[in-house]
Amino acid sequence: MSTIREVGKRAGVSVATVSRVLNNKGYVHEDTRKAVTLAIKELDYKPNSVARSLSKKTSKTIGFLIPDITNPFFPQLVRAVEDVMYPAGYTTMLFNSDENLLHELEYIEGMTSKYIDGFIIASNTLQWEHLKGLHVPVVALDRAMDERISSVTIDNYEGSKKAIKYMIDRGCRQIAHIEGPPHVFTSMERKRAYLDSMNDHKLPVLLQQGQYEIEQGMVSTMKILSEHPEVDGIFAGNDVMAIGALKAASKLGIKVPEELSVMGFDGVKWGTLVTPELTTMQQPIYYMGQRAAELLLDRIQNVHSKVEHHQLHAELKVRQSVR
Amino acid sequence: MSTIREVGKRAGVSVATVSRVLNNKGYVHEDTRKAVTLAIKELDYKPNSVARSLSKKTSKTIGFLIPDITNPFFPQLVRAVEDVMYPAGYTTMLFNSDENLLHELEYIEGMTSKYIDGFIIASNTLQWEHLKGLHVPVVALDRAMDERISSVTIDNYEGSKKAIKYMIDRGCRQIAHIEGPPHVFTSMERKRAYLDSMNDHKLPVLLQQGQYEIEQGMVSTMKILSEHPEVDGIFAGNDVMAIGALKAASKLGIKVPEELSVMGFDGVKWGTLVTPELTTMQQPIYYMGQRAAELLLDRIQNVHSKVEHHQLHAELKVRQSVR
DNA sequence: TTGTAGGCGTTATCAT
DNA sequence: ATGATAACGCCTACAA
Repeated sequence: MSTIREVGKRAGVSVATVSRVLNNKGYVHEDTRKAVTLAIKELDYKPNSVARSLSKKTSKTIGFLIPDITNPFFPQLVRAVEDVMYPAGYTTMLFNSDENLLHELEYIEGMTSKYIDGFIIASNTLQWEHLKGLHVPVVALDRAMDERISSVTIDNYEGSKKAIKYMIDRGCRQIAHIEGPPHVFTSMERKRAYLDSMNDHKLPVLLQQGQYEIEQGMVSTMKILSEHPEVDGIFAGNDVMAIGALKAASKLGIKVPEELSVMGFDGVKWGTLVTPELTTMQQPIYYMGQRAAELLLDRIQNVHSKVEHHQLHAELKVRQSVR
Repeated sequence: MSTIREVGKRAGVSVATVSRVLNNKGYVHEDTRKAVTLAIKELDYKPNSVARSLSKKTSKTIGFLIPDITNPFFPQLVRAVEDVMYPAGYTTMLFNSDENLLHELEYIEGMTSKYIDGFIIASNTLQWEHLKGLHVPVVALDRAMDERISSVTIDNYEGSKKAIKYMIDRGCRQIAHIEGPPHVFTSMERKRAYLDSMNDHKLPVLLQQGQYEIEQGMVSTMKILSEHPEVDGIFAGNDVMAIGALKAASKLGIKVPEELSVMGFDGVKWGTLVTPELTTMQQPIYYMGQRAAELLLDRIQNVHSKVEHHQLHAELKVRQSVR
């Protein structure tokens, strides 16, 4: 690896000049520029990012915190973020936190000492208090965090209400809800919508705790159906649990959608692979990641950019699991 | 952010001493150590990783190249790698290359200028020639690359032979194979096993090109079944395509496994969610990631560690899609 | 046991 | 238009 110094020597100029041509900054005579460019080519010189970072206090890197890449919702998000960040010259560091606050704080601290340029946070445990000390922009993804932190979310409440309304329209009268994990933003919103809907329509409430995982969807459904055979519809907290519900129904010999309707939320790809295909609320997952990345980029590059909150919408995807 | 210099001043010692206690290196009197530790606490000093990197030419970071996180095989791999790297003090940078050589080379170059400590490569385009110039260890994952590069693979050939033998044992006589992408290591091995098996058993060969994607699995299956209705078994290049095959059969009203057997390869989680559940060759996916990470760590930390090739085995998972 | 000082590779401020 | 040189924050001979 050659250094800027060697390039300078070879081109017969000082490091300052080389730096100037490297960064297109300040005046430099056309001839010298050519000489320097040539020397760079000849030596196959590549600027050292670390040295550059130390000097500029920036790393062209962003951190992306997610709960768990193994949950099928996140790969698309990750892909989207990388797809906008990389062409913009930024590399993104992924971190699976399992919603563990300590790990997240540790990670953020580590990244800070690397002069990271910003964060996208799609996990739910971090709050404004933990982040306010940071001197870099943050955008919350798939959750609202605080007025002062940019966010990209979908309207989970509205989406859930639509989903449930559809179930009711299709004749469901005993709708149970499998909740997502307790302190997760999307989970709370969806539950709230369920409760309000049941209340509005004077329908009975039947809640079952879940975990955004297939097994939980199965277990919860088993429990619901054995204890409340009258249930004719399940509004699952997300697609993964809905798929678990389908699985459970099939194991119990209960026909979906004839005897039981199942509604998911998310619109992950796998929803079309199960039988029957999952009726669900489709989120613009990739687009959410894209927007979050663009927002962050703007906050990083444009001093005047301000906090923004983007609220997107989920769309009913009628397939086969609701009668 | 305070610096080592400020800590030194506060503790009444030089930066060298602070550095010594920071790194537990060299002699330092117990009292001074205490004083320094106190100063560190008081100032809430955190070492600056970038400065450290510049000085030590190491970044405690590794790069992980995969084709596409959106393929359900990779999230588990990524998770496994991170799960061993992070506790060891290394952060991992993910890169989705879509098997694009130029992007991969560009990425590697960028990472090199960041003093990256090593790479795990799970994509198929990079070859020894591209990597031999690197001064950091590399391990190939899910593919063999070269004798000189450590690797963690499973025996795709043996596994595929097992899979096909099982299909034949179960009575299949007209087995088609949906190939994975042309230049992908796993894909070539599986195809080779298919061809050899057909030859060994004097059975007819029927190949169809595919792409490791659901849609391709569907399309290829449609094509196979319409042109060769006599086919009674499909050995798909991977699970994702096998799921596509299931989907296609269902659309065509062909019963699996009664009229058509479908065999996958990989053992991704979603194989149990489709109906019928997918019979497949289960790879120890998480373990592969783990081993690769451990191998790399060893190469990084232990000067004497040598190139190693780990060959693991896939296991037949009998479920419902083969009669 | 501790301190001084040079080096890691770039950027950026002053002079010239 | 170009060159010296001091940062950036840390590590590590080498001296003391």
